[in-house]
Amino acid sequence: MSKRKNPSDDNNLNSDFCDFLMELAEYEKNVSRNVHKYNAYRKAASVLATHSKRIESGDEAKKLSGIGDKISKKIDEFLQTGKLRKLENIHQDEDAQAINTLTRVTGVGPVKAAEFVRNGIKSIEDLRNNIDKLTHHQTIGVRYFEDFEKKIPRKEIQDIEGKLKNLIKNLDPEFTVTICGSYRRGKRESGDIDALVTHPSLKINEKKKKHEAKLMKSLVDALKGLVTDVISIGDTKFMYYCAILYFTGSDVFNKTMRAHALDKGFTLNEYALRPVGVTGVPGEPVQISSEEDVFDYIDYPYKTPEERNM
DNA sequence: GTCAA
DNA sequence: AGCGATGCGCG
DNA sequence: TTGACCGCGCATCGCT
Repeated sequence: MSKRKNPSDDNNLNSDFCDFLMELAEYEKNVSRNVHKYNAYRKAASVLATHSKRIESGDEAKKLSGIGDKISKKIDEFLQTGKLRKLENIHQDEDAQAINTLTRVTGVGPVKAAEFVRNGIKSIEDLRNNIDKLTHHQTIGVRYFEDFEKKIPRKEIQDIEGKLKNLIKNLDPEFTVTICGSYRRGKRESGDIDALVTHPSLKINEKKKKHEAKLMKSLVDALKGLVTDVISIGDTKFMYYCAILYFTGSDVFNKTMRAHALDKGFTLNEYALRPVGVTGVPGEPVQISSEEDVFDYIDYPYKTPEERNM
């Protein structure tokens, strides 16, 4: 549920470049509705953030994968003038700014945001005055707008992890809980909490499921902003490791890994790793009994959760 | 916007 | 009621 | 120069 991104983190020598690239990314996604440019800008920001040397020129940046002619020139312009004309223009475009703002509400995407602005609804305040025009999802989005943009300290997640495990243990001691996401990757704070809940028995009766859902819901209400995904389907043993891999992320890591899987003739999702036949039709899932198994099958060097922060 | 076919 | 298309979100 | 750019679930909406 976290909409925030930050390749412009800690010891990043190129964070100023990353900042304007991320801003351009947001613009392309939210206003231009071009998700591919959005991803291109984010990839460029990511590669610059990882780069251990301060970039001194556009030409130098261009050597990095993901940076081409246009971004190279933008870097030159930024180095010379300290800003980008393109970005300055965007700042002055009030509708574009309004669309960007509305998009920060979960449940409001580029299309809905543009429609709101067209109808004169241009701020969070305006949204709150028009609750009747919102879906259930968007209503929650405005209600907790400020909360959702806050980061959650690791310590706080540890507390919640303890409470969650206690509650679920009382429900049925055979449940296991794993907090995935950036928490599992060792981050000091996270945008949300991803809890993967499994049960050793293949069958979970319906009543228990509902009871569990209720429990989760009350927990969410009580803690304001705890977001959970519950996976409980037949082949759990089998799916579990693909799920934990997926929920641990990061998103860039997942994309990279899935792309690599395709190279090696497999398709990977959160449920299974399957070979892809010459016809392009995925075959039967491969038996997986650990996270490492997935890496092995697609011939990808194993990375610990902490090494998946990409 | 970038890369590769 | 049932369907597919679209929008939005998750990692 | 042109096409691809992960993979999928859920809510919503319009059409039949």
